Amino acid sequence: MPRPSAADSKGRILAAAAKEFAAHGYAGANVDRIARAARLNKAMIYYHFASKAALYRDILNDMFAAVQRRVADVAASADAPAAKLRRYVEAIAVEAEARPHFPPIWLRELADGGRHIDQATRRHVRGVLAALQAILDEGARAGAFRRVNLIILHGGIIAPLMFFFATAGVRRRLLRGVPLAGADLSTAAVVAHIQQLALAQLEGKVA
Amino acid sequence: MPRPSAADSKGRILAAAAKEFAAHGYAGANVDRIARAARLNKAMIYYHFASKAALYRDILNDMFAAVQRRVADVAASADAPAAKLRRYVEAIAVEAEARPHFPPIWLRELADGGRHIDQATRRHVRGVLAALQAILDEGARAGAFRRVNLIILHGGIIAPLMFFFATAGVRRRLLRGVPLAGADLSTAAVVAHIQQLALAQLEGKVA
DNA sequence: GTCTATAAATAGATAGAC
DNA sequence: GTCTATCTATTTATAGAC
Repeated sequence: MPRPSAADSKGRILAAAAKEFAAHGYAGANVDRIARAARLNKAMIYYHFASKAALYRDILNDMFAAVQRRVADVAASADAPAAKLRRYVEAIAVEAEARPHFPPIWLRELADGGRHIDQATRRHVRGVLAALQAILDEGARAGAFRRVNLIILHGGIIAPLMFFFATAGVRRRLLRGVPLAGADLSTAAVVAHIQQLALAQLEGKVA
Repeated sequence: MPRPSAADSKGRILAAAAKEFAAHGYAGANVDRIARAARLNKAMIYYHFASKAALYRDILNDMFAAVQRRVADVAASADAPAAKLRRYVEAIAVEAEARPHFPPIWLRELADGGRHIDQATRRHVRGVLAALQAILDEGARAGAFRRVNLIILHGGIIAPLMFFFATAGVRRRLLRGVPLAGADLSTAAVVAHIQQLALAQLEGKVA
C-alpha cells in the first residue's frame, strides 16, 4: 500500500478520494471533484487507477488491511484476555480516528450489502473477526470468559463505535439545543463504555 | 401520509422508491428504475413529486414519523419504566422489520450528515429522543434508573439494531463458512440482548 | 507524469398528446 | 392520470499533445 505523501500524485488522489467517498458515497462521488481536491485533473486519476470502482476498492481494502493488522497484533500479544478485549475495541477506535473516512464509508458499504468488497478485502474482514474469536477462545479456555455469539458481541462493539464517529455531523445538525444530548461526548468515554459493556457480557455480569 | 395501496400510483412509487434508495442511496438511486419497478414511467414520478429530492424527503419523513408515533405511545403508556425501556427498543425493531428500507436508508443518511433531513423530519427525530428521555426521567424519579448520557444509551440501542437489520446482506456475503458467525441470529434474540444491555446500564449493573 | 479537449453514456426533468 | 419522446446537464472515461 503506497502510503500517501504530500508529493506524489497517487497519494494525493487516494486521500482526496477517501474524503469524497466518505462524504458522498460511491455513486455520489465525483471523479472531477476528487481530481480538483488532489490539485490534479481527471486524466491523472485514470492514469493511476483503472476506474472509479477500482479506486474505491483500493480505499476499502486499505481501510480493512489497517484494522486487521492492528487487531491481529492485539490477538497475538501476551496480554490477558480481558486486556486484549479492551485493546481490540481501542484498536478499532484508533483506526477510525486516524482515518475519518473509515466510519462513513463502512456504514455506506454495509447499506450497499458489501457490493464493492473484493476478495482481498473480504479476507481482511474475516481476519478481524478471527482475531476477536481467538481472544474469546483464549478467554474461555482460561475460564475468564463465557461463550457468547461472536456476531452479537462484535455488533455491540463495531456498531456503536462506527455510529459515534460517523454521526458527529448529524448530532451537530439535529440535536442543537437538545439538553443532555452529549455535545460533550469524548472518544475516550465512548470507548471505555463499549469496553465495559463487552466485558460485562463476557464475564457474565449481564445475560 | 397517504399510505401505499396496490392500486394508486403514488403509493406504488413510494414503495418502489424506498427500495431503490435503500439499495443504492440517494445519489445512486435511478428515477427510471423506480418508475419501472412501480410499473409506471418517469413522467408519473414528476407528476406526483416535485423532484427526486422531494420524493426522498417524503420517504425519510414517513420513516421517522412512524417511529416517533410508536415510541411516543410507549412513553405515554402506564407501564413501569423498565417495561417502557424494553418496549422502546422493541418499537424501533418492529418498525425496522416492517419497513426493510429503514435501516439502510438511515445508515446512509447518517453518513451523509443528515443532509436531506428537513424540518418536519428533524422534529420527529428529536421526538424519538424526547420519548427516551421521558422514560429515563421517569425511571430516575422513581429511583429505578440512575442518570446516564442520553446519546450513549441511545447509540447503544439504535446502532446495534440498525446494524443487525442492515447487515443481513453483508453477513451472508462475507461470512459464509465462518463458524459461530451467527447465521442463526433471530430478531428476538438480538432485541432481547439489546434490552438487557440497556437495562443493565440504567440499573447500575454495569458502569 | 501531466495536461486539454472531447467522446459516449447516463440520468434528471419537461413538453405535449391522449 | 398516464404515456412517448426529448431536452439538457452531468459525468465516466479516453485520445492525444507536451
